[in-house]
Amino acid sequence: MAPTFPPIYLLKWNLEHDPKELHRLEEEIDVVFDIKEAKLVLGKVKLKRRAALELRKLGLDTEEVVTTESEPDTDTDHNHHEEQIASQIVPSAPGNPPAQRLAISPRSTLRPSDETIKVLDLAWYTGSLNAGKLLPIEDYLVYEGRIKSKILPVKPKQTLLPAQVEPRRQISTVSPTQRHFRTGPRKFGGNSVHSSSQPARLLHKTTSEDEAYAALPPIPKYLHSPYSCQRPTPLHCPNEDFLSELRIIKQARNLKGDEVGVRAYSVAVAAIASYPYSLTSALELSRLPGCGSKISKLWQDWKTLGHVEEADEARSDPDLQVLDLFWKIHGVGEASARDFFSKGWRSLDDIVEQGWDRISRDQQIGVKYYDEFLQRIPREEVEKIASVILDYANHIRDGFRMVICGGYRRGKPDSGDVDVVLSHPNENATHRFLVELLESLERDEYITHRLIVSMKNSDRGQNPLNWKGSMPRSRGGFDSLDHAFLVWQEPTWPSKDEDLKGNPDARNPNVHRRVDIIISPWKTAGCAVLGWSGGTMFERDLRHYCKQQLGFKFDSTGVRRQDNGEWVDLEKGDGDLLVKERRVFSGLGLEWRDPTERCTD
DNA sequence: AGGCAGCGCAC
DNA sequence: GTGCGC
DNA sequence: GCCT
Repeated sequence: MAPTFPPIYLLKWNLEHDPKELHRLEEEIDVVFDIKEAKLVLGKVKLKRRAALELRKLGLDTEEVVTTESEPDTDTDHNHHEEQIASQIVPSAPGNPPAQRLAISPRSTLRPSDETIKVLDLAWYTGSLNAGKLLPIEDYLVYEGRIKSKILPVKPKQTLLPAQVEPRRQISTVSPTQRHFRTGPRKFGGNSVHSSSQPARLLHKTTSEDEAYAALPPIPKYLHSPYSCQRPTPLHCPNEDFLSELRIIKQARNLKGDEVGVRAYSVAVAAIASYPYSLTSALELSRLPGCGSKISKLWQDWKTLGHVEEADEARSDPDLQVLDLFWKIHGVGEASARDFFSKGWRSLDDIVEQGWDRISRDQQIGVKYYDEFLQRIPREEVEKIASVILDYANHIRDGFRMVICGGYRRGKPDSGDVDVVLSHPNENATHRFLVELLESLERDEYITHRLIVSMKNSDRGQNPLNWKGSMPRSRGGFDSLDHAFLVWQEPTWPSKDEDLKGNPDARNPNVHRRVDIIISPWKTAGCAVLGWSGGTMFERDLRHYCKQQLGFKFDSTGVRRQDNGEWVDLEKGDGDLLVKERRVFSGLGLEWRDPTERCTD
C-alpha cells in the first residue's frame, strides 16, 4: 500500500528545466502550492545554502538549525507567527506507519521560535514509495531552518515553462530546413527521480502548431530564464545583423524619449544575443524571453524584405542624426540633446558659438574632447593606464589588488573608457585612499580633469562624521565605495623634450581618455568587481533578480536585505578579488558566468 | 493594470 | 526635482 | 514592449 504523505511543498529549483517531470511530480505527489500549508519541503537540492535560498525566495527567512541536540534557546528573537510550519512532521492522514518518529528532537514547548522547516531530498519520496512506507527522514535531510521572519511579499514567480508560450498568430513559418542540434546531451540533472510509478503521458494533443514548435531547435535551458544574469551572453552571436537593426531602433527610441521602448528593445537584444543558433523563423524567435509579437514581426520583415522599416527611417532621419550627434557628447543625454535641438542648434559649432555658457561643465569637457572620447581605447592602452594606476596605488600603500573591469573584461577588442576596481585586504588601507591616489596622479599630470569624485565611504574633507546619519544599515562597515571619474592623458610622448625646446607650450598629442577608478573596501570587493564588469542588462537583471527572487538589494557596494537593510556577507574567507566575485555568484544562487559571457548590450 | 535597477553627483 | 553616467 |  502506498504510504500517505504529509502535505508537501515541491521546490521547483533544478526541476524547472524539465517541466514535464515537474508536472508529473506535482500531480503524483499531492503537493500544496502554498508553502505555509506544507509540513515538508522536497526538492532536488543537495546544498544547505541552496535550500535556504529557495526558502527565501518563497518568503521564508531561515537560519540553519544545527541538528545536534536541541540548541540552547538563546533565541530571543520573537517571531510570533501563530500558524507556521510545525517542527514536527505530522502525517496529514491516518494510516501512516506509527513508528515513524520523524521529528528529530523532541520538543515539548511549542514556542514559535522552535518552528523549523525541513527540506528533504526528493529521493526520500521515491524511496518511501518503493518501500511502501515513509522512510525516516534523517538520511535525506538537506536543511533544517528556523524561521527568523517572514519576508515581505517575495513573489514565487518565474515558472519557466517553454510549453506555456502561447502560439502566436500565423507568421508564415519558414520551414526550418536547417535543423539545429544542441551541442551537448540534454541534461535532466542526472540523478533525476525517474518515473517510478507513473508512465509519461502525452501532455499535448499534437496540432500543427505544436508540430511547428516541436520542429524547432530546443531552447537552451538558460534561455528559459528571463534574467540575463543567468545566461551566458557572449560578445558575438549568430544573429548579429538582426541585432544591429534592433539596436538602431532602440537608439531611435532613446532619442525620442521613449524609455519604455528602450527597455523593451534592450531586453530583446540581450535575449537574442544569448541565443546560440541562427534564427530561422519568427516562431522560433518568439519563444525567447522579451521577444513578443512586435520583435517577431520585425524579424520577419527583416528576413523577407531584407530590411526593417523603423530602422531605415531612423537612419535616414536628419533630425535624429543631429540628436545622436549631441547625445554622444559626454554629459548630454536624451533630454539635453532635444533641448539643444529645440534651441535651433544643429552642430557642435552651434553649441560652442551660441550656448557655451549655458551648458554644464561636464558638457563643456564633453564638447572639447568630443572626437577624442569617441575614439576607442585598444586593450593594450587600457592595460597601460591600469598599470600606472596600480603602481601609484602601491607606491602609496603596498598590497593593492586590481581588476580591470568594464568592456575590457568582457573581452572587447577596444573600450570606450577604462574601469578599474582597486581594493586592499587591509580594511584600513582603502579608507581615505582615493584622495591621495588622485593627488599623486595629478602631481605627475596624468589627470587633466575630475568629472566626479564620490567619497561616501571615506572622510570627505573637513567633516569626518558627516555621513554617519546614513550608516545604520551597514553595521561596522563602510557604506559605500569611493569612485572617481576622470579625464586621463598620458603625460609623455616620444618627442616631448624636443618639442618643448622649440615651443614651451607644445601640445601633448596623446588622446584624452575617460577613466573610472573605484576603491572598494575589501569585504565587498567581489560585489564591486561584479557590479562594474557586466553589460547594462546584465547588471540590471542582477539587481532585479536579487530583489524579486531573494529579497536582497544588490549593488557594487554590497548585498543587503531589502526589509531591514542589514548587510549580507557573501564574501567571507580568504581569496583574491576574483574568488570573492565567485562567492557572490554562488551566494546569490547564481551559476558562475565568465565576464566574457556578460555581453548583454 | 502596474512595473520596468538603482545610486550619487551636478545643476 | 531632473538629468546624467554607470 | 513585454511580463505577471
